[in-house]
Amino acid sequence: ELAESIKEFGMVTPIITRPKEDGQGYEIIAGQRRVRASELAGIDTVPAFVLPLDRDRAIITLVDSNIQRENVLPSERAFAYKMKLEAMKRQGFRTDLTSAQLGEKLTSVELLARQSNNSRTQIQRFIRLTELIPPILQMVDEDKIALTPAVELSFLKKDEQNDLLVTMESEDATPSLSQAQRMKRLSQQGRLDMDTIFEIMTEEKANQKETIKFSADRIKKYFPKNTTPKQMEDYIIRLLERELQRKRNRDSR
DNA sequence: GTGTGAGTCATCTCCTCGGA
DNA sequence: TCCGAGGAGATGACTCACAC
Repeated sequence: ELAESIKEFGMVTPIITRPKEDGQGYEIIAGQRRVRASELAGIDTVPAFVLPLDRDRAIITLVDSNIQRENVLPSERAFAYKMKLEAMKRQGFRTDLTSAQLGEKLTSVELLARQSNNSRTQIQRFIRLTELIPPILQMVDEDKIALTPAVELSFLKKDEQNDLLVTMESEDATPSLSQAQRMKRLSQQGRLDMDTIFEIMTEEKANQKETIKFSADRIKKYFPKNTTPKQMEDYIIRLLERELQRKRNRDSR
């Protein structure tokens, strides 16, 4: 599609390059897909800006270019934010100058947040994803695990994540936020092992618990007026326990 | 003491399910 | 079909620890 569009209208936005460090040709910083599409369209020259960017500036430009795409996977976003933040820190980014018009001083994360239309916290959450082992990160990309539980899982040690992966595969289940939070706490206390993971992952989730309901009309004749549903439930349980005890006594004779 | 990054917690929103 | 309840997940504010 891109190739067809370039064939018809030409390259609208110039690509961005920088001279290679060995002096042999140019390195594309932004526009790899457009260059590839031009090749497919049979175009052998494309408009380009050649900018004297150092390595960190090149990383920042590259990330900015990639993150503009639609449908960026969470893992791509995570590593992009991480790379860009590290490059900004290495550069000693002049946040005071960049934000001068706003009359405030921003940290690198805050500046990155402004530039990416995400909050500082969101940026940090995405970066946490880079601590996940690849198969679990892939599950985040595939929407099998939501971002928030995934962030909690990123605090597990690598071997704990591997144990969790085995359990997820064998039980065909993924952790909910509360399960992920519990595993994180246990991990921090050094109490998370394969058995605990299995126990947590195989427990019934609150919305999966079976409940028994019947109409109050059906049983209210057995109770005094003004008895609340809770009192009815408690009374029924007491009766059942008493009956069970009687049965045990009979059986033991 | 200050700046920065990381983690925690409370609140809000969205979604699903069951009942009317 | 609508509405309310409950749960899961997302989000922002706040707090704390650490480096300088």
